[in-house]
Formats: sequence, C-alpha cells, structure tokens
Amino acid sequence: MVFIEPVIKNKIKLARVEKGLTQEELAELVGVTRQTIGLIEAGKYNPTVKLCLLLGKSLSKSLDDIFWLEEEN
Amino acid sequence: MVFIEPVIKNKIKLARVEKGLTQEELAELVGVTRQTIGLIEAGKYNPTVKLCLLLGKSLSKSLDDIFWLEEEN
DNA sequence: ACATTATGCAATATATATATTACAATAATT
DNA sequence: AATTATTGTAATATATATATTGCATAATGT
Repeated sequence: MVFIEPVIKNKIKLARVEKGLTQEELAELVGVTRQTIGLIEAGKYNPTVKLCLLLGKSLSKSLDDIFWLEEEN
Repeated sequence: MVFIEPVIKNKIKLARVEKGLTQEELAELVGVTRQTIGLIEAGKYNPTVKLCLLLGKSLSKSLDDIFWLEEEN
C-alpha cells in the first residue's frame, strides 16, 4: 500500500494580480496577514475552506477556479 | 465597522449517503478519522482545502458542489 | 541616486484542525 | 430482544494554520 502525497495547486497570485491587488490589500479583504497570503501563493500553506471561500469571493472566482488537485500520472 | 462572521455550509453527509458510504469508510478513503468526518458534517470543523479536495474526489463532487458561503441577508 | 512600495523569508507565539481513546446512543440485522 | 453496526460526543494530545515582529531584497516612482 503506497500512499501518494496529493499536490494542491492554486491560482491566487494570478487572480490577485488580475484584480490589481497587492498581497496586503487582499489580506485585509479576507482578514488575514500579508504573510499568510504570500505563503498560500507560494504553495507552502494548506488554507482552511473558510479562507478559501473568502479568497474566492474577494477575487470573484469560484473555489474550483482557484484550487485543484494535481493529478499523479 | 462591523465584522460579519461568515457561515460555511457543506453537503458532505448528503453526498456520502448518496454514495452508500459510512463515515468510517469515507474517513479511510481520505485518510482522516471517523470523528473528523462527523465533525465536518456537523459544521463544527473548518477543514483544510487539501482535505476538501480529497473529499470531493472520493464523493465525485467538485468543491463548489459541496462547500459554499451562506449569504448574510 | 534616493525614497517608497511590494514581496520574500525567518523565528517565535498562538489558535485551531486533527488524532486518539473512550463511552453513550441510535439504527439496523438476525 | 439481543447483537452488531453506525453515529454523536467529550477529554486530552499533537500537528499545523495563522499571527507577530523584524529584516532583507526587489520593484517602482521621483
């Protein structure tokens, strides 16, 4: 039984820049710190669904638009 | 400035029963304990996006199908 | 060149997601 | 009715998401 570590990807940075927002501005919109946004964009944090939903709302994107599982070939 | 606490809703229980799975079976599929599934279904946990993606995969549903923000009227 | 803004990153602290164990309550089966 | 399977819940422990502070670096504007 081999457990494959799933890889979670996101488009937060792309969607944020499209909206003309800085990390700090987005952070304030969703109620977290700039560092948290930076680490999520860098793929180093596994955010909670509550934060993901707030990010989607602030970026006018659905969860499915922003977050997905990278398929293991 | 009044901060409204967002309410996160989910359809895990409905989707799980539709698939004919017990909490324990779903828990094993996604690699958590039965208690974690029970608490998520009861709306008492705010799961990570990684777990949400694995739940969606196991239940053949997208994130948007399962998780949403309850709108404040 | 200088000042300002935006981002990266590291160390430590705190809050909370999740595990573990256990028991009670309810539903389903025989 | 008795047994078994499923779910609810509580107490404590652990892992990790997030905050806080600070500094370095890159980008942008004057």
